[in-house]
This record gives sequence, structure tokens and C-alpha cells, in this order.
Amino acid sequence: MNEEQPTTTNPSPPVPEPPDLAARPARGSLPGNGADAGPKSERTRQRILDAAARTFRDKGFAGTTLNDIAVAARLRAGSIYYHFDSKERLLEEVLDIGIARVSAAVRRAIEALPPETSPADRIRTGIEAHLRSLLYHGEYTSASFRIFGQAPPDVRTRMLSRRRAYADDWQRMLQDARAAGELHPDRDLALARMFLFGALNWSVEWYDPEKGSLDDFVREAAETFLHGIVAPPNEAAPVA
Amino acid sequence: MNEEQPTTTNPSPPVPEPPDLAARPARGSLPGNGADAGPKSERTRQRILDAAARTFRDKGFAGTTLNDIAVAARLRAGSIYYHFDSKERLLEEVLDIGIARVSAAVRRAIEALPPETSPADRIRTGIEAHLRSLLYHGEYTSASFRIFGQAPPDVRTRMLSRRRAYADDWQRMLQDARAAGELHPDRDLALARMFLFGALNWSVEWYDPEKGSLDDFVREAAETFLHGIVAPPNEAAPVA
DNA sequence: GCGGAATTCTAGCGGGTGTTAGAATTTTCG
DNA sequence: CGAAAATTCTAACACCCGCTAGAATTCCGC
Repeated sequence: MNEEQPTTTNPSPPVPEPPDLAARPARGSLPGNGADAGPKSERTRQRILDAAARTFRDKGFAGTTLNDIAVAARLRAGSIYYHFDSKERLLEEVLDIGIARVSAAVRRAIEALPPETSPADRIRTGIEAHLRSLLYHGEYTSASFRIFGQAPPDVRTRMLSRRRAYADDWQRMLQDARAAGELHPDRDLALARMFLFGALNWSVEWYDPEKGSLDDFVREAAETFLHGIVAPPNEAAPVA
Repeated sequence: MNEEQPTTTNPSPPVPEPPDLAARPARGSLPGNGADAGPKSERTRQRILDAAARTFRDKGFAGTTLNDIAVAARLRAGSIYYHFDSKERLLEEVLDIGIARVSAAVRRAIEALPPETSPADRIRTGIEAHLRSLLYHGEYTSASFRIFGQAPPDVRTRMLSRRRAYADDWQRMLQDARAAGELHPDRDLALARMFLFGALNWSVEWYDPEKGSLDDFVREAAETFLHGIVAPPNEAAPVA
């Protein structure tokens, strides 16, 4: 009945256009200078992306105007279309860069550990790396996690595989730790992972770098997730 | 210059109009029936609020059109203005109802406990109540937590006191538990509270009631937060 | 059923949206 | 320098936004 037809913003899509994001070969075939893929106006592209990430994060997707982005990137709104096909595609690329960076940061941090590191310590390191990449100069990362829920459905579904891959990395870490007997056998690890994501990503909404060092913060986060808040039963009770 | 003047939606506010939300005495003075405050078209008001909560939650604030809400509430967009002063005020009321409900649910659940209940068990009960009110028919509650970050600045600041009051309730519970020696003395309770909120509220984005009972879910959430995921050192290791 | 109040609708205003075509400008390089 | 390509801007389009005035309708006690 009143089924909330999604008010499709697309009255007549003239071309199906396979959404191929990874391949972005060039705009006009660049001249023969070769090697580093046209440093020409690639910097403008970056400026637009940076501005988009910041503005999307601050005002949300629907709340952001192409003119907002243009002003922040120091050009006119129409010029954005020379570098990006649409506002949606711009969002898509920002989101993509965001998860890619967090994912890479975590992977890098864990691979840098000595091989004999225990699975629980790997988790601790992963938590700290995730938080760092979110909170320290994390325009793309924080944007990616803050506005993912506001993305149009097709963008969201296209983005889901990347996010799932990152989630799987974590799932594997957790399972490894359990297999090593380091985790409580009763915990539901899929649930625990979602709780962890929620707790960590929410920090972009409230974390204040002036209220304490980032190092202390990420350490405390990992500790809280791993051991909870309840006092261990075998230590001496601090009061009474 | 390009200072990003916030595009004030108010080009010329004709009346200062103190934003007094709690007092909403009536539209036209209702006839002499007195007691229950005009059940007349109060139901229409409710229908609009319900529609707004759902739509705001699903599409965000800027992403929601007054027409979206009107369609969901089965009337025309202009008619909304008979019941609400503006889109912002509509949002404000939805957010307000949301926190009020969660807050009331948690308070009620804890007051129903036997007085000898330990502080840690109070926390457990609070977590479960918070989650329940969020996930079970929680159009307002989930909307409130999902789109608070998208609210215009003045709405946000006006809403902050209520949210702070709720946060203080939790802070008190946590401090009581620590004073009773039930919490780990090293944990930063303010941080822990934020992590808790993040973990719980994020569940509205992914929780699927078909994948397991709500009872199990809320129990597991409380357990994870209280004790973490790491196996307790003094229990027998399950493997090896 | 009448009359006046309560509620809803219609039609539109002013403005801002994403997007595009084409002109104007800048860059690049022989 | 000069021409061709790359990049940006201008101006507009079609549309939708929040919001309002006033007409049309519904409600409800008499």
C-alpha cells in the first residue's frame, strides 16, 4: 500500500553503466610523460577528495552540497564533474579509501609484530591500530565509518564486500585466539566483534585529543575490551 | 572570505521565540472537555511523529523530505505545519522522545530490582534494558541514537542536557560498583561508559532479531562488557 | 442539521539542488 | 611563440526543498 517507494532519484537512467570503481584509468589519455600517472591535475582530484571527506564527515551525505565541497577545495561546483562522475561516486571513493586505510593500518601493525606474539596480543595491537587510524588525521577513516549508514543503497551494497573482508580479518583473529585457549569459551565472537566495532567507531564522535594522550586512550580501549570492567576474582580486593 | 557561513536557513527571523519545548500547551485553545488534552487530532500528531521517527532513522535528517514523512503519515506535506512549527522541531521532538524512553526504561528496570542487588548486577540489568528499548519496537529510540549526530547545531545543543543526564545516571552506577570493589580499579569509567554506549547503540545498525532470541542477545552483551572476552586465568583452560 | 471551530488541502513562492553544455582559460610542449 | 589538449568557469536546466496563505473540507456540540 503506502509501501514507501524510495522516491527513486533516477527517473530515466539512460545507460546501465557497470559500476566499476577500481578501474579509473584516466580522463583523457595523458600525454607521453608516462611513469607516475599524470601528476598534472591529480592534485586537484586529491584536493576535492580531501574536501569531500571532511565535509561529508561533518555534515553527512545528504547534508553536504557540491558547493560546500567546491568551496573547501577552492574551485567551482561544476568543475568537480571533470574529476568525478557524480556526488554518489565521490562518496563511494571516500568511503572506499576510508576502509582501505584502516584495514591497511591494522594489517601493517599486526604483521610488524614478532611471529611468536600471542593471538590475544595481536588483537590488542589490532584494536590500537584501528583506533589510531580512526582518530589521528583520519579524515577518510572517520568519514567512512560515520556516514556509511547514510549512503544510498546501491553505494552501500557495493561497499559491503570491502567491509566484509575487513570484518573477516577480525573474525579470524578472534577465532585464532580462541583456538589458542586465550578467550572465554562462552563468548559469541561474532557478537563480540560487532560490539567492538561499535565501541571503537563511536569514539570518532566524542574523542577529544586534548583530554589525554592517544597512547593511553588506545591502550585503555584494548584493555577494556579484552578484560571487561569487572575486577578479577583472584586479585586482592582494593577496598573493604 | 569563503568562510563557509553555515547557510543559515533563517534569513530573517521575525521573532526571537524562546525555544521552549517541554511546554506545548495547545494549538487553539481546546473546547471545554478538559481532562485528557484533546484526543481530537492528537492521533494525527502521533502518526506524524511515528512516521518522522521511522523516516529520519532510515534516511537521516537532511535525507528526509517533509513529503516522505507526509506520505508515511497519510496526509499532505503542508498539513504537517498545523501540528509542528518546522522540520527541525519535529526532529527535536523525535530525539527527545527517544532518549526519554530509553532513560525511563533503564530506570524502571533498575528500580524493579530487589534492593540488595549488587551494583554490578544493576549494571547488567541496565545494559539489558537499554538494549531492549533500543531494539524492540524502538523507532524513536533507535532514531534518537542514529541521527543525533546529524541534527543541526542548535537542536543538538538543546538536546545535550537530556543526554548528559542519562549519561550521568550511568556514570553513577559505574562509580557505585567501583566503590563496592566490584570493578577493576584501573579502568577509566568515563571511557568505559562511552565504549559501552558505542557498542550498544551500534547494534541498531546490525542486530537481526531472526538470528537468535533477544534475551540471549542482551545477556551476551552484558557479559561481554562486564568480563571481556579473555578467558579468566584461574579457571581450567578449556584446551591444551 | 446548523454553525463555527478544527483540521486538511491546494497552489505557489523563493531559493537551492545536482548536473550539463559550451565558452573561456590555463597548461603543456614542439 | 603558437597550437592543441587539459582544466576550469559560466550560465543555465529541470527539479525539489521547506514553508505559507488562503480556500476547502471535516468535525462536533448544540
